[in-house]
Amino acid sequence: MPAVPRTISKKIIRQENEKLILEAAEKVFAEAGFGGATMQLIADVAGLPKANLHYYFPTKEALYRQVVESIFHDWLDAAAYFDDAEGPIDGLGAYIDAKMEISRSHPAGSKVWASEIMHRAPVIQDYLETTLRDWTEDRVAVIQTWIDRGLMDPVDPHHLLYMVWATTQHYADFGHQIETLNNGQPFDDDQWKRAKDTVKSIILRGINARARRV
Amino acid sequence: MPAVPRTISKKIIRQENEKLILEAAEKVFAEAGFGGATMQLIADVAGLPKANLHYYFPTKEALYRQVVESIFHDWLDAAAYFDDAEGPIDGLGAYIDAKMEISRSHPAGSKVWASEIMHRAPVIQDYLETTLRDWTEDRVAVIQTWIDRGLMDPVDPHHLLYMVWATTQHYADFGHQIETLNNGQPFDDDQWKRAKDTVKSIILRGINARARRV
DNA sequence: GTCTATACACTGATAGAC
DNA sequence: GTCTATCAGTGTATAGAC
Repeated sequence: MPAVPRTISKKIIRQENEKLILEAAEKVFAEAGFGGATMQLIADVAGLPKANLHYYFPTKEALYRQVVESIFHDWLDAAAYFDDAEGPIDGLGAYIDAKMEISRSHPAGSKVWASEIMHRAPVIQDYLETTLRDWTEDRVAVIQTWIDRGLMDPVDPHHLLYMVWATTQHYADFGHQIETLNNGQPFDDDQWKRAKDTVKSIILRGINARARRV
Repeated sequence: MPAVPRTISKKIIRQENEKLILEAAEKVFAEAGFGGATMQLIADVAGLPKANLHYYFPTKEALYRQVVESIFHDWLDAAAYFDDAEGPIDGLGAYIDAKMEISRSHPAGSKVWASEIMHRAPVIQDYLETTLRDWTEDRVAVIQTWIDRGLMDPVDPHHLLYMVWATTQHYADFGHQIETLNNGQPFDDDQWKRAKDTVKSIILRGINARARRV
């Protein structure tokens, strides 16, 4: 009865090829934008014939949507640290650390996201209006409790979140500019640590974060 | 002798048409990216036949380069406030105000710039390595004098600049996301003022900016 | 300087043999 | 599930009349 093993091996082939294609697509979409990316180039980077891409993903747009959705969920997961924290020093500090790590390890994803937003979110507008909106209001509420408990100054929570997003994602989205200003060299470990510490320090000081009510 | 007036009026026609085309191109490049933008759409927005675009700008890339260069010079001019300031409260404060104003009044330009950088600056890499690098080192030196004079804490000047760029440009580049989280409404005057004040307050507090040495 | 018509290249997508 | 060959559509750019 070869049906079962054949089914399983086909599933594995499918999983592996989809992963290959999605990784290649993320890279190519980040470097060329949606319009500049070609299915041919994605196929070349993935090491597959172009026709196979259309076998796994019906259209270029469907492939792009998968890429953006995957990135979106990475972002959301990065805030797990936020929720169980005692206050802003732990919570925001860990969140900034996590987001800086993603900017370092996953810059292509950040760029695809930025590009999608800049073009007025033609593909994931529905996510913005549901998942992101809910997620944001939840975190705003957490920040408000920190303010109410006297653990930071009364800063507008939305703008504080925007500042964290902007600053951390900048190291991915504008990485090329930063690299150019760093004499053409990517950051080494020490420079990443310095970046992370500086960002955390300015923001936490800027909201006057403290461990207990004064 | 009709040569002179004819030459002048041709110059005026050229200036006006080039301006029309450049404004339309900035809008279209911002909304669709370089690859997604079409000469046809730019022509429609400018209200001119497509062939006329090729009369004034030889290629799509030449038109794009003009758009990016114009934005780049707007950015550089925004730092005039920086130079003659007494210290970080005046200098950085005015610079942040100016950059927030540009994000508000000129969001398309900011997006085209962001897109160009995210794609590794295929068109204006030479500017990054000369003009931007020099400009940045000059401002880093100014910040360092503020630190040396005890007017702010010893914060890495490069990362401080990156934070200002990231935070202010975020309101243009990610304006659509912010608008979605603002119940689909663009910021009104009060909300822009609140954004500006929050950004300035957190950053100036974050570096412990002060009017005189303590 | 303007504009219609068109050449030429390229891209996304599919058909159909293996 | 793979891959070659190909189609239909679109885009940049230009030629040439006005």
